[in-house]
Amino acid sequence: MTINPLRAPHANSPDSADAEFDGSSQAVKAQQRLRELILAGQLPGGTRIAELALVERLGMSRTPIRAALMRLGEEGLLQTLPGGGYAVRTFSEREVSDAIELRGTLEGLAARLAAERGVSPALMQEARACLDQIDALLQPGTLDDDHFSGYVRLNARFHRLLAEMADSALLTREIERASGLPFASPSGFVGVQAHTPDARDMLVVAQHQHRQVLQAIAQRESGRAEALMREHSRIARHHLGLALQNPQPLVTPGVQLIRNRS
Amino acid sequence: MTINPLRAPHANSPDSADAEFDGSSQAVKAQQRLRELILAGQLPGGTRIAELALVERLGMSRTPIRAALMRLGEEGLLQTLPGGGYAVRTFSEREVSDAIELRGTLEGLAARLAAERGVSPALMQEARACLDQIDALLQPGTLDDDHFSGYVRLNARFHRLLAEMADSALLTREIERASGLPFASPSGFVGVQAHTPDARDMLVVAQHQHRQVLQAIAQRESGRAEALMREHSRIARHHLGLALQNPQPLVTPGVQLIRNRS
DNA sequence: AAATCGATGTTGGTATACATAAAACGCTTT
DNA sequence: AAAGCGTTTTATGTATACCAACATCGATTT
Repeated sequence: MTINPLRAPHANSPDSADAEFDGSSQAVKAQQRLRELILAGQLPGGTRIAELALVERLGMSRTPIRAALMRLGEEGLLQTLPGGGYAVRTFSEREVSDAIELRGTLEGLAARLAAERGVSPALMQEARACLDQIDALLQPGTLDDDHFSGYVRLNARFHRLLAEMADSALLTREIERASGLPFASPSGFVGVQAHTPDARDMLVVAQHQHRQVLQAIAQRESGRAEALMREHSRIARHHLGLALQNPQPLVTPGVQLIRNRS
Repeated sequence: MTINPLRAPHANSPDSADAEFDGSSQAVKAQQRLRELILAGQLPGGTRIAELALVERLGMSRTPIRAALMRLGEEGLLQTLPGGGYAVRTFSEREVSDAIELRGTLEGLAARLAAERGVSPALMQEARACLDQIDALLQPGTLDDDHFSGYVRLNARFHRLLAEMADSALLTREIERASGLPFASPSGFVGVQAHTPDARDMLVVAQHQHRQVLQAIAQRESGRAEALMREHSRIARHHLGLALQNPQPLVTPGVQLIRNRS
């Protein structure tokens, strides 16, 4: 019955200004913060990641950092070095293109399965409501940055709902995985042309495809639903091309990880 | 259950060479052995995995075991429990079916990309040679167990070559991932009807599809190549149905993880 | 019998130590 | 100066001990 001595519940890290409070475990925190560091452009592509450096930087012990590194390795943001350890990964243009194609294929599969199996009215209604909100955003004709970030949020939400429609936890996980690389995600490059005259038009096109997919699923047209989702993903590839042509600022997190073809 | 410690408390010297060939780190060894334990039917589905039990059973410390558990969790063989820890996962029939469908879709994508991008003559030749070997196996008309295991090996090899043809490390990795669940793998259920009169016929059908896919890729018929690979995966689903109808012995590793619908 | 309370065990995390392999460094040689 | 070569240093992988939070289970109490 050793009553624990006066050990404070949390005695370490009195210095670091962790303004962020998160209810998750240390490993998850490390994973999130590390991902942010990478995508924000700290830790440029190719740099080796030393555990001990992160111990200082993140203010936690090696154990959760190790777990985070392992997860980020499987996630694809880090590559394991032959001699052990990890380095920030870089991506060729084709790898990014392939990642988008992969996501499109998986989302196409989800749409097809949803059409074949049918979707609960509640879920379908939720998706329609989501699209209505996007319509509202696109309405005014003018798009400020708030509208764009709103679109990004709603777009991600719609894609998530679509993945759920297949009612397959396996497929949902895999789609999330494929969308993990930031530039492969459905909203990865929408900010690319935020300030061009065509900015709104592309979103209108995408939204049209959203509507059509939902209609195809509702009418149980599985082949059409699949084809539409695949085609839909090519918008991201179009944006990728634009982003790589114009040497513009980092409107998209993680673009600096794409190495120039040379 | 009683666990007997077979080993001296600590024999970490690498010289002893425990008859097991271990080219890798402790964590990888733990992962492999744990996977074998699960697929072999020790550790039935649903049982919670205690780290300390594995410490005794595998003869290593908690650190590599935790890494192995994490990896197997991402691999899908273990599920994380809400309160922490892991349990051996079980799969519904539909989950297995979805996993096969997913693999077929990914392999279809690989075949399509291979057809669109073209394949190096060397790789194509290697694949043809692989199919020739399968043909030779199927020749005699009689199939003993040796022939079957040979088929499994060659079949896995062909599917691996096919994944490589897309020349996309990302896609190759994802296909391997999807084939990780043993019953989702290309050769998962071929042993199901090893001792039925139709045993050989199904392999002949599969082999025909192999040939056609290779031809489609060589002729740059991407749509056909994709459709063929998708259809090819349905053989596995057919076998799954057979395996679940007949209450036969465990010809396939991991079948006991599929829970009866009820 | 139901609810409360405490004993027990497990996990996630911290800290520390150490062995090995790789990398960096300095020194020597050609 | 370039190329070796050996040594030092560093970092990872692993082992081990410990702690706190949490869940489970059983016993006690009401």
